[in-house]
Amino acid sequence: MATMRDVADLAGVSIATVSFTVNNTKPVSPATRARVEKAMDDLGFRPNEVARALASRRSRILALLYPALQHRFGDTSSRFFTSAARAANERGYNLILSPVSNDSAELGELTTGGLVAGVMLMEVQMDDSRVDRLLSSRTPFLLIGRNRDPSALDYVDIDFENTVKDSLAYLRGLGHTHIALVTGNTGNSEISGYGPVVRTTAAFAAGMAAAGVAPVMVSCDETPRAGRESAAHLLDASPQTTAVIVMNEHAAFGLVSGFTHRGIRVPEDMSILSISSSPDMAAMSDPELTLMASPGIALGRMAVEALIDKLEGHAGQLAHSLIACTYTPGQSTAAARTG
Amino acid sequence: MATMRDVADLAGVSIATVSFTVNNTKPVSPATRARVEKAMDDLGFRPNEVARALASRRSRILALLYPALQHRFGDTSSRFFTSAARAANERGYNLILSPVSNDSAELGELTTGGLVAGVMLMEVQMDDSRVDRLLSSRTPFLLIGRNRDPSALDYVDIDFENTVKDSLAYLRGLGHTHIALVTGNTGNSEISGYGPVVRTTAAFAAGMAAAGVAPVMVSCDETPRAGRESAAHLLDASPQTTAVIVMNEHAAFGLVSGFTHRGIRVPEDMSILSISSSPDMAAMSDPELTLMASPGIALGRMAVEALIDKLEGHAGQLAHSLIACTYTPGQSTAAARTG
DNA sequence: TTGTAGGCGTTATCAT
DNA sequence: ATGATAACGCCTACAA
Repeated sequence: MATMRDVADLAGVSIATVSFTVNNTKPVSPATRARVEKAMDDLGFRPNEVARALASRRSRILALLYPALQHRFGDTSSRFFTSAARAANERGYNLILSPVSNDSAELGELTTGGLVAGVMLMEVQMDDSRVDRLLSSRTPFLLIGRNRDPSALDYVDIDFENTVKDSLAYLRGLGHTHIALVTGNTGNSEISGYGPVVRTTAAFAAGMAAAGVAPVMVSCDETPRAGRESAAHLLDASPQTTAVIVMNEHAAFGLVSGFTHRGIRVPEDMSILSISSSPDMAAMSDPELTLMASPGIALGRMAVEALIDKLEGHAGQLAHSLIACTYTPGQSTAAARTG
Repeated sequence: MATMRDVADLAGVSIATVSFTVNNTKPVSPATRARVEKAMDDLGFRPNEVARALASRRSRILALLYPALQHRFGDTSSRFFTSAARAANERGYNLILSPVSNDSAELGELTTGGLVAGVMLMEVQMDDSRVDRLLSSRTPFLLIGRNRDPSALDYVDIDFENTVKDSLAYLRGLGHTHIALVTGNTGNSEISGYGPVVRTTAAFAAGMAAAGVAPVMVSCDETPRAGRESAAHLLDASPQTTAVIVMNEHAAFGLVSGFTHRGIRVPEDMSILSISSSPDMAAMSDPELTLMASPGIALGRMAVEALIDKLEGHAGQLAHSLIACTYTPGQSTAAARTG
């Protein structure tokens, strides 16, 4: 309830001086600074964020834009959310959660209202009209993910290329040669435009080609049932397979049970490596899934740090951050059977 | 970029008239209203939310307060988040995500900044100091959950009492008599103060007493491993048990595998009913868990609706909303074996 | 180093 | 039904 006016009066200085000491925006003598600060906590003064935003034409609010139709989020996303919110708070910012439909209509209301200082866009598609809208809205923004050509944009993303490379190296180290890849459909059929799948399949194909083995790739819905069907399909179509990399949290469970029901033991007969999933998820499987854990927490923090740096000017250059998934031991991989 | 000033000039009216037509706050003749509205979309005018909030002393921002230490959220929570955000948007509000530590220090910064119009508090404890802080901060708020005596407060919560009642009725309908309850620890040991567990165990004990059967209750960590151990414990300590109600998503998986590893088939020999969990989670088990699904989406919407109603005056009375979990078929329950 | 004063873009009160 | 015009609480040249 106390305003700068009150603080100024109590400290016997001008309202401007209070502003200067609060924001360190101009030098203030130690003596008056002390008086002002005393007055402030005598009154329990807190600067009014709204007035501050109006006067400075810059709010301290960040918006996290996610697809409106999406009603559930995996561990990775929810970790990203909370990590981003926390990082924002630490820098004195607030994070608002904004569902936006893909037609990107609501984008205008957000970026024009003057409420939001900067925006983070989740689930970026390879060709994403929302990016164009943001560009022309002049609102500072950052991508969580990459569109087809993000070279001139700020982004943070999972390093799918290196994650696949690491995964292949790990499995080959166990003696596996015939490795399959199972990915997810992207709900909206636009599978050809979903970055994570595009980049992962490309990296996988390249990695297999380098070893002179034909790449076996399957995609299925994000359900355990679909995973079970994929297991059956793999056994029939590519019986020489001894290991599978799966980027599809929910289907991973189905793979395990699908193989098991067919008499294929995991991991003795078949190794399964779940990539871009979370420890909690992996722990729920029996046997526990060996995992390349997606860096949700790190990404959340990096995203807001980079965006705030940009907003405040100490940006330097574009943010182009890629973080690979990290190996996390489990019970679903083992050495390939010899012979 | 266009302001009310610009709109007023273009329409040839005063700035006040523009405000009146935008907010329907005073009668405006159809003629001028038309001119103003044309001017508005000729200019692509959007009222500045920040200025609006400052002048009216009321922002359109809601804060969702959740425990800062919590880094992962289950399906239920994330559904609650997104549902709340969407409902807020539909009413023209924004939702900010605010991690607050239990010592409730950051609460002041939020409620005093003038940025937030109202607050929703998650994970309410039976005795929760944050509630007292909110009370004395004079910020309108609503509880997600209930403290020990919420009669004078606004809240929405899961109806644990009826959920347990429905669960017992369902299992008894299948012929089960010796039913056990497995709950979770609340991480922070304060189990005696965690509302959901307190209310569920109380309802369970009462329901069993009514049937003249001694209640068997176990609590364990929220991990599959702990669930496996609980299964073993139950078999040893209460061998007559034929069904278990589990309110512990992660442990539920362990229960299934724990029983299975001991040669007890699910559901033929042992029925398992997971309560206050989500369909996605239940579907990941093999066999799929029979479920009492927690109403995350409904709660999220009701919470913000009630809070906004309160903020805008059309509140009527205190919000005291309880929603029971809804039965969702699965493969983990079956008729009790006779003999 | 500190003070003065004119906004920032609305809302809301009084007039007309 | 419409128009002036103070607030709202703070920021920021510009002065002193």
